Amino acid sequence: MRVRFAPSPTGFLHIGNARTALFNYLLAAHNKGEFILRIEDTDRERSKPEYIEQIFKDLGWLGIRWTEGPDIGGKYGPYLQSERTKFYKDYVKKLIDEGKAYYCYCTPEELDKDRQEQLAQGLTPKYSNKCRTLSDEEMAEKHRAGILPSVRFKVEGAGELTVDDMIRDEVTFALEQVGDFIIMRPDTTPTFHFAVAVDDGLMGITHVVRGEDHLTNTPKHILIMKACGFKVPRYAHMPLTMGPGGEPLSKRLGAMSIHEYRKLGYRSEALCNYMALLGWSPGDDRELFTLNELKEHFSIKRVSKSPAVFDKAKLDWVSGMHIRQMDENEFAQEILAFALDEKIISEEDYNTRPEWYAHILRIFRNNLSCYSEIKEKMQLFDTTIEYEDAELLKSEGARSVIAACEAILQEIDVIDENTVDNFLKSVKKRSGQKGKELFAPLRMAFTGKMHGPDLKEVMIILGRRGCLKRVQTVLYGEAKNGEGT
RNA sequence: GGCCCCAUCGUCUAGCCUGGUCUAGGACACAAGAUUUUCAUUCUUGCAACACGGGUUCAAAUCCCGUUGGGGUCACCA
Repeated sequence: MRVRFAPSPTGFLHIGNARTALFNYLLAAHNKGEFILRIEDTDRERSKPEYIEQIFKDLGWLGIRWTEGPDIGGKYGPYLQSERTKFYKDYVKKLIDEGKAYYCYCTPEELDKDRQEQLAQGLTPKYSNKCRTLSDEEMAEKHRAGILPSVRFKVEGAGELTVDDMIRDEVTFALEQVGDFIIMRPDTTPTFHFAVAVDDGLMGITHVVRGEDHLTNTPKHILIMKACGFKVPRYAHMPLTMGPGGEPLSKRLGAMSIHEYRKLGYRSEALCNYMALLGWSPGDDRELFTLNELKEHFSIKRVSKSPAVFDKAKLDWVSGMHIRQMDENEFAQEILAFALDEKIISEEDYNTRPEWYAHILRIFRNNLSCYSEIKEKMQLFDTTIEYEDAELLKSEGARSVIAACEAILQEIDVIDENTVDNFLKSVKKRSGQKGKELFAPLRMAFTGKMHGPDLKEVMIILGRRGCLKRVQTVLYGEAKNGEGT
């Protein structure tokens, strides 16, 4: 089995693209086949080298590995379409020689005019095939007039063509509705349809997995492949990914680039897991998978036919689960690396007290869906904090808790993992408050928020002085001299 | 508009091929409760769907036809 992912480098990889890559990869990996990366850069205007680089990086980050590609070569190279012009020219020549293709001298303006007229009459736009029958004389004349020809593929026969799709079974198209189409531009670059067909043929691709948007193009590809004498691969057209309203993906969510998700601190495995769930299910109730588990369980037969709506809430849940289920040390390492990389914690600050920072990072593990969320959460340890609900601090019960807290903090030497419990007990006893009545004011005074990480951990990290400072800020509007940090 | 694809809770989906076991299962989200002396996690419960209309059949979410709705595609873009 030989499978390929063939992006065009005209932009960054987003969820839609990446999901196609992933499904191809999973299909290959599950069947111990080859996964080939080919770059379709025939659109010289829009293709950019930096996008190619980014595709390598993003795919690599996701854990998708190719065995042949532009960067590592392979037996069927080159893997950049822009470097394969010789093949295209050879096959175009062959087709022309065999009478399966012909030169077309129609100009884009002419074509466009025809199309508009057909549209106006309510007809399906289709090329008139008028250059099919040009005599040598006529061609020579056009040539003299300086018109460079494109090359059209001759679509013959009025029959039907059936695509055997692995996801949709048999899909039949009437041949008469596809007009002769261009396979090579006047500048001798191939069009997408031609390049795809020739490359898939030449590279020995056995299974083509791509978006449903290509389903109606497939007859063209099959026609070309047959004309060139290639073995036609099996096809699988995956359902497209839609935006929240069912509209095509917009840049806001799903079309956000893979790179952006990486910057936000999503784990690649979580992203793959979620993308796989968009249109595929294992058949049982399982939803959480590592990449290896996906490879093991994946089946193209279990890909659904209908479009899937991208749901960020579910992505966040999957991602959060991956974070919670990973090894503790691995988590500590990853999140620290992220915080440092993204400068959420500066190198200097970190070096002054690495353990303190490690401790902070650790306590957020249970309420993270991606690492970048720590940036906001860490504000809780800034020198000054804002109170989400200052009113809460004003009730009589809350005042007594805070007052008791200050008094006790003055009496004790230290707050650490051994002493927090006793401290809390004392506050409880002296203030007469318990449960929520006790913790809510404390939480508000120490963190300024209603929700957050475990309060004991927060107090330990703040330390006795930090706690005292925050309590006094609530009590007197500011910390007493000499007691702040 | 022609052609093609699709149609189960708000969302992702299981079930459909091989009708009965489906008063339609799971998950996210949402709501309530339990655990947590707080928060989060976790657990339990609840809410919520077979688009519509015709057939076929003893029996249809499952098969057939139509309608409606959504998507795709009709380029010298991929």
